[in-house]
Amino acid sequence: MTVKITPALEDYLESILIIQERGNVPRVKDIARMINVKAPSVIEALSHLQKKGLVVHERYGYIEMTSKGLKKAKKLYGRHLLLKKFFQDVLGLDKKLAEEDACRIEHYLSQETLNRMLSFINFIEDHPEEKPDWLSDFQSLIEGNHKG
Amino acid sequence: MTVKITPALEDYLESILIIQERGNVPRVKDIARMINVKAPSVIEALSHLQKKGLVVHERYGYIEMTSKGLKKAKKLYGRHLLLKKFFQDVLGLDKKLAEEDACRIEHYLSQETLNRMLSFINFIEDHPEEKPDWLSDFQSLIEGNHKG
DNA sequence: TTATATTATTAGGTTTGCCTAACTTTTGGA
DNA sequence: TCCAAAAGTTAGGCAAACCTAATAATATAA
Repeated sequence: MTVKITPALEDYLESILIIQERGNVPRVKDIARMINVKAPSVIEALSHLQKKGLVVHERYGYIEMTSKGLKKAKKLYGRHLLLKKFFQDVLGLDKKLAEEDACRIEHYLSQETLNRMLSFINFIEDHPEEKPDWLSDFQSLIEGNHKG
Repeated sequence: MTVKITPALEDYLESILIIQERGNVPRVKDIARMINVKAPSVIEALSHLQKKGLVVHERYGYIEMTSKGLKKAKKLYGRHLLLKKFFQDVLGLDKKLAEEDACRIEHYLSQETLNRMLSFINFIEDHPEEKPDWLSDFQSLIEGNHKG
């Protein structure tokens, strides 16, 4: 059984992974800036994540994910990337908006729906001969409609 | 400028519209059942909605939306229906799951993304000659993958 | 090394959104 | 009509998630 956490805590956990993947050591202030909150909120969140066994954080010391935390963070970040890709490649959203909307809904979609989106993306990529006819028709259509 | 309300309050407002559209008079207990909360939460929410000028509710009396409230409720419900349709017609989700996921994310998507989804749906409906090639290919593909 | 700037933490407070328990009002059947 | 059941309301409490102000620890630079 994987641990359940709130959408807000998901954001904190994910941000730690992202900072690490950029090759940096996660600091309270970096997490705060990334999530757009103040430092005390980070401290509080870390203590909750620690209670759930996803993170280890010692006073004035390093912030580390447990293996359980890392696994969960990767799963969350995977969802995020999938949604972003769907928004970009299927709906033709620009990078920034795709990122923003992915952020906002990643906590709420069922696994099944995410699977469908993945299938959709895969389908497009696996059937390049079919793609141009419709997806590019669609995307050039929306270029005109949606201000460009 | 339209009034901003929280996701939770959006649910309450929307539920009032839905109950009315079904031809019923909205009652506290009906709203409570629809949103899966207890009656006191409804009372509290109604007083917030009233403060925002979206609803009128007199003690032990009728629950009515103002014209502003009705307008907002319709907009929210429109989003809900759009998302549900997208999930069903594009991703091929079953009705129940489409409904559930629409519920969960309807508060968080940007207008732009919703517009794209609408365009996508319209595109499908306006180009029936192109549709079979890809959307039905996709949908029969996922029939196999996703348990059917 | 010591003073200062930066970073981290604690304490305490706010808002939102939910709850239960107790109470009030309304409704509907005997 | 009257009283019990149903519906609605109030009071008070709790958790999540944020904040500011004050304090503590650490890092840096003179």
